[in-house]
Amino acid sequence: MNKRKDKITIVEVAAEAGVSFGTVSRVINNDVHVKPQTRERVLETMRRLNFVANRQARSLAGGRTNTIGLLVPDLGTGYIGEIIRGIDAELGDAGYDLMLYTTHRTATKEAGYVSNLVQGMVDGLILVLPRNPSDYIGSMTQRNFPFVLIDHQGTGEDCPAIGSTNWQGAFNATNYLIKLGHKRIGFITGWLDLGAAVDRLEGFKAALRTNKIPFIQDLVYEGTFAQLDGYTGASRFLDMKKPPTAIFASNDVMAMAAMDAVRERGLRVPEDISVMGFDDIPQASLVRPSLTTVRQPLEQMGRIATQVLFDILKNPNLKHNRIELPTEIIIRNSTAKLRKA
Amino acid sequence: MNKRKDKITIVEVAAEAGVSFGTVSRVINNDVHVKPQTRERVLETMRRLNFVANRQARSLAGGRTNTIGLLVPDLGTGYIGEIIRGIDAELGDAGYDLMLYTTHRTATKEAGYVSNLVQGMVDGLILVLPRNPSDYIGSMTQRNFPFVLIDHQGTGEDCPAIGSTNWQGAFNATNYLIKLGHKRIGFITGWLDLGAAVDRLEGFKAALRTNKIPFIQDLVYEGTFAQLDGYTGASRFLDMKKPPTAIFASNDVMAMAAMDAVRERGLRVPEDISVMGFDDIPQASLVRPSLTTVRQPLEQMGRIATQVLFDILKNPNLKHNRIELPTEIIIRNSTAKLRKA
DNA sequence: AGTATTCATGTAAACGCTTCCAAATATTGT
DNA sequence: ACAATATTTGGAAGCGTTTACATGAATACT
Repeated sequence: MNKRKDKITIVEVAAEAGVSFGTVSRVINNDVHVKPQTRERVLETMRRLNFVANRQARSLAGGRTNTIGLLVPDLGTGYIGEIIRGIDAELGDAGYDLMLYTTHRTATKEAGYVSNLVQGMVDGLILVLPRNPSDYIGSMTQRNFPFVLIDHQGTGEDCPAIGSTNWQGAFNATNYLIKLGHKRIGFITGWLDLGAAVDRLEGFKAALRTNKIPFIQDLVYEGTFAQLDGYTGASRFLDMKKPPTAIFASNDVMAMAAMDAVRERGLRVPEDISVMGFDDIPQASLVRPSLTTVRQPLEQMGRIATQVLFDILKNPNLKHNRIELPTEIIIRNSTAKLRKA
Repeated sequence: MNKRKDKITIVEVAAEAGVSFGTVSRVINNDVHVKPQTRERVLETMRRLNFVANRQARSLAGGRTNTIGLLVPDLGTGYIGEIIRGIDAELGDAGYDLMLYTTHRTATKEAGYVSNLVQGMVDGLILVLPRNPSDYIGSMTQRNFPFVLIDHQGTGEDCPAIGSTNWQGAFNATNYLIKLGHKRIGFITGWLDLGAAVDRLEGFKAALRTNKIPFIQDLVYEGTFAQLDGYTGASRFLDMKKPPTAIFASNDVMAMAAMDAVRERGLRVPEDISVMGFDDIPQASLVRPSLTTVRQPLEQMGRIATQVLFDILKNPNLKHNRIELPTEIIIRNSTAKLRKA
């Protein structure tokens, strides 16, 4: 189609440098057995000729694609953006490329389709918050296809995954709110099909228990991590005869929406109601009041997931399990000491 | 490395189906010259064997990669997310894959590096809001490499680009605010190196002119499309002796931050100050008050950019210029009639 | 029926690289 | 100086496709 005749191949480089194309290939692949002097000459020639190795050919011959696939549900919230930043950085260092697949796109197809399709296209796959993880995991494990999960709490199966200490983070956050004097805390959950969401809820409950505060079912609103849930959940709480004095949402997006709901009722954050989130997406520090939240090291999660995937690629037999990165409470201005009514 | 010996190739399929591998290739490529009966048999065999054509080999042999590259500055705001949704949809239909490059990743390298690198990896490139467009454009035009720009107002060079009617959108929006009675309108610009940002500013000015409202330089805050600018800009306005009664931000992200700034001062949106944005990202309808904004058809822009790129791929000689999609005012709850003080 | 014409299929030669093996060259020890 | 060894290089054989060309079968025409 638009085939460039003037494309430069290793053969051209070899001719120019006065060596065989085999030697050029060795230089490209950093093979040890090349005389430094020869290597330099070849490198110089490559530079001069503006040579770029053809990825497809390398893949075809070498059996590797130097590309990894990333499967994400969507890109709307900045949450994924941070993770990608981490993956991207790691990938860049290793000379890998990133192929992006959105879950939506393959929603109609069965999960096996993805790993099937992806097989040969990418060397491995990173899945962020897959909606039906066990389907994927089964299919990929069976195929022995390298993959890593991000932010998914395995539902029993033992597979490489990167997450954070969701339980502990929620526990600490709740504790923090309680220390501020809050006893009635509204909790907005994430999508409870995901382990991470369940863990946050459990951490919340545990902190109540530890502090001998009774758990009230009505103060839990079941959300899905979507912005709207934050608004709806908070509204529900605020409409109660005895509304909570603090709202803890399972992610920042919902927390921000919760703040909106609070303000819409003429109440102030944090003076009247404290609001806390989870994730620490970039926006968290930019909204006003800035959001107190539980920081997940999203970028680092991306980095580590990539490193683990590389490990697996290098040694497919090594077993990797779940890695948990520590969460951390970031105190900003959306939470305050309970004011005596 | 992890080479699968059991990989199924067209040769296996051919043997199974009792045809030559050439025929299988023809079936894959929907070549007309295959007896329907044979085609069906081959397809059946492919299905049964779970065959997936090797992308690398196809690319190497065919000179195409069936992959397009997308170059984006970041993924934080949902703005890009919408565009990707459109691209993704179109790509899926055509059986193409998406390779994602972030500007940041190659920030250190010169722009030429990108097109160089990308050459051979992808058949074409879609650039969203490139920061130094002319570098790219020069390099790619020279290489005759297929590309499309999204949301970039050419700085003179004639190249395929998809944008929206920024001027008109800003003009209409400003007009709308004026019709509501606002005479002092604060305007927060985008990154003025981008044509889109300039156009929005110009549309704003033109509307003032049309309505015989004097333009006041102090009521323009120069931002960069970043959330923080919305906050800072709005704060600047609100600290004026005679603050504006409406704030028009050049994108939604800044508009939302502006609303935060307004509320932080104990003022209400829209009762005290009307706030208007630009883009209509998904969050715009979810914040409270929901944001009145100028809708850019982001997803459609992604779709059309992809289609144009396909066009160019099919016919490299055809000249494509800038396409402008209409913007549309979406009236929600962040704007209201000016209340007489 | 015999030949021209179309349609269906098989085959070989790329595509640009990696990798293995063998050959050439350099290095070391005696 | 010579063999033994280590280092460097050259070249062939793929990798799994596409595509141009050749062949064979079927159909249409005279």
